[in-house]
Amino acid sequence: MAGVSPGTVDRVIHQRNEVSPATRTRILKILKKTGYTPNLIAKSLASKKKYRIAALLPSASNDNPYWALPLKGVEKAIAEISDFNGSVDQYFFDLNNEASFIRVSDDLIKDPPDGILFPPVFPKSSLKIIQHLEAKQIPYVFIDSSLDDRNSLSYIGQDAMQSGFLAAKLICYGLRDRETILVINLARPEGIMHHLQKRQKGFISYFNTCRYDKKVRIDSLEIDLTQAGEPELHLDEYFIRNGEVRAIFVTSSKVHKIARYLKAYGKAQILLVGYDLIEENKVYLNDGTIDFLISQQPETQGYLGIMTLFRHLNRQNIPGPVQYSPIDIITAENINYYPYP
Amino acid sequence: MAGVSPGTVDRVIHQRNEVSPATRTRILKILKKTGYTPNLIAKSLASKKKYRIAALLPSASNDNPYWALPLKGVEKAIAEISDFNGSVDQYFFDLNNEASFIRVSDDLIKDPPDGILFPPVFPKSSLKIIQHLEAKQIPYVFIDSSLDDRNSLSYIGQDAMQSGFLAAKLICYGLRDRETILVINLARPEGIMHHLQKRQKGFISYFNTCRYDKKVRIDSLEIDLTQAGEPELHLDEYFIRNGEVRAIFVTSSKVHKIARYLKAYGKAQILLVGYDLIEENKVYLNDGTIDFLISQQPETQGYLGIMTLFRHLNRQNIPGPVQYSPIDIITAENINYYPYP
DNA sequence: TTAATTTCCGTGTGCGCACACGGAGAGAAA
DNA sequence: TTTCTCTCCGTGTGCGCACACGGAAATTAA
Repeated sequence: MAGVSPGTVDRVIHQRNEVSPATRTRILKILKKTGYTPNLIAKSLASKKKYRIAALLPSASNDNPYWALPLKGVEKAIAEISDFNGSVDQYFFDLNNEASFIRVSDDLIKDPPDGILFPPVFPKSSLKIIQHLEAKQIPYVFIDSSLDDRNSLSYIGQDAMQSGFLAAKLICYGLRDRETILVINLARPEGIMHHLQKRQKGFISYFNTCRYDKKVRIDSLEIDLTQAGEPELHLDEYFIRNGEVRAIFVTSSKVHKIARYLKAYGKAQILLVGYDLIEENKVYLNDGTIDFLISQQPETQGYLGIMTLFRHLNRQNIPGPVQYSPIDIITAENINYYPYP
Repeated sequence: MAGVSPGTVDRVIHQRNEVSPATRTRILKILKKTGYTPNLIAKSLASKKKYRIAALLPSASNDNPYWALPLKGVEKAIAEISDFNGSVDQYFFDLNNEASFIRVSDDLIKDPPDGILFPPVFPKSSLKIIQHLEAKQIPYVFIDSSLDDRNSLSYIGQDAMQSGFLAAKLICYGLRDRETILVINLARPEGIMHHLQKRQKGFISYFNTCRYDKKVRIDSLEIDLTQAGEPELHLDEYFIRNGEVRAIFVTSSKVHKIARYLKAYGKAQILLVGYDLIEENKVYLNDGTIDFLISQQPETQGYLGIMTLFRHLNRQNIPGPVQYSPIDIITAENINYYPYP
């Protein structure tokens, strides 16, 4: 159509600058008009480029089963890109042990991949890797939480503030006038708390908007679950000192620890809202102890993380620097239809 | 390795019986020993087998913009399978005109595709096509609604009963004692109402479960929007005759028609729950007139419908005869994160 | 003016497979 | 013996793309 050979068109497509501006624009115009899209099949057949992506994730322990979910999505992506000369190396670290993160990430840097997906749960150590990566021009994608002012290819995760905001809406919707809400932070002593703090901040901010039309009291509690006897100690003390509580908001997936307490002590009628669709929480959602779970499609996050990197390496368009996951509202009535598909 | 040409090996692999038993077994043995697996990429590049799928959908009119959403998913699937020798012919009919469905489906049968995706909104006429399809062994997938006792390859859509059940939970959760709920059915005079009836049935059934602990009154209203002056006529009459209403449940995506009325007549404080994330509804969700929308990822439905057929044609595993979509709960606080991705 | 570059472009090959065509050899029919 | 048919097999081409090579024309250097 442009009166040139396939080779020239190829040069335009791959931006190898050996084409005169005139023919280049002519070809580009035709490409646009005809809506040309490369045949990925033939592309990967002909190409001998093999892209290696690294996934650096917390291992899913009994202590924190959540991370099994993003891993599922990563594995789905692996199955999909392996036909297209793509591969994924998996690295795991201990979420309660920054040293393990450093060790594993050092390993990773020794054999640099073409791209890397990881949650910057340890900001300091993460910044160190990022320096290496940026020096070597290796693209990286954040999952779960983000680091501001960093040139990540993309961040894939939830809008933490807004999820807290939504939690407040759900609780207030079922509230009467002059009742008490308790916010519980199940913090680890060290590590990134930024994410959970954002959730709490979003929660509190709801009560400063016009959507809120009732009078409430909001208490808050910080409980370190690594201490013996927790969360019973703190909760017992709180309930003794204070009056009736109508609703509890837990800022993390460990809400099942609170649910267990409430059920054991006959306080299951208290509204309970927490995070994430892990097995422990499902049980308490189904028996009514937990009323709402906020979920964020972790499988899709893992999947999209790998796919975003792979598409970028293959010079395909990627969605943008921020890919917010949905803030799914899960109840006993719709839990059977998640995750999907 | 077997001392024969690639062509002969090819004949063995494809079981074209033009090979002597001796060399055949020799080749088979080598194939097994070396663990040969065909390169799927090269396979589909070289293959000239083209699978043609038909998508028979209601056209998205001003009257019913919902069907633009599944269409988006279909188009995404088209982009994906077009690299693998797959194509999709799109056929559209008028949701308010069974004759148009018959006309278009007759057209379709004249040039039979290798598989077909359609919503059986007109049961009688659908059965007729199905007879043709089954006679010709053409697989078909139901989307949106289903027909019982039919050998569809798969049904992709929501559990309608359960979605109504969930709507009841959401409404009751915000309800006080001794209040009134109004259920509105915006039925077309003819056509399939089965789906909407299931939603209503699920809604009602909630009040027979132990989860319901308040006393309510439930009224219901059938309004035919094709009649002049509706829904004002019926609603005016209802509100004059009856006392305070606390919540309204609309069983379809036309909930925005009710929202418009409520807002215009100063009744926006009434809890309003309806279906589907169409533009008209988004407006009223954002301004607070609608409190909850129940959504069903229609884009994903369209996408999965095509992909299910395509995978089946390519002898890949498909999920099963029923693929329930999630029952998404959408509020003003999380609407910005749907659809995803 | 001639030689040396540089710019721009056409051609050819191969990725792993599917499939058409045709040919050698063996056996059957004339 | 000659001709025909049938079995079994090799060869060639193309799918859509990436990429190397080299060549003609335009430009610069000598």
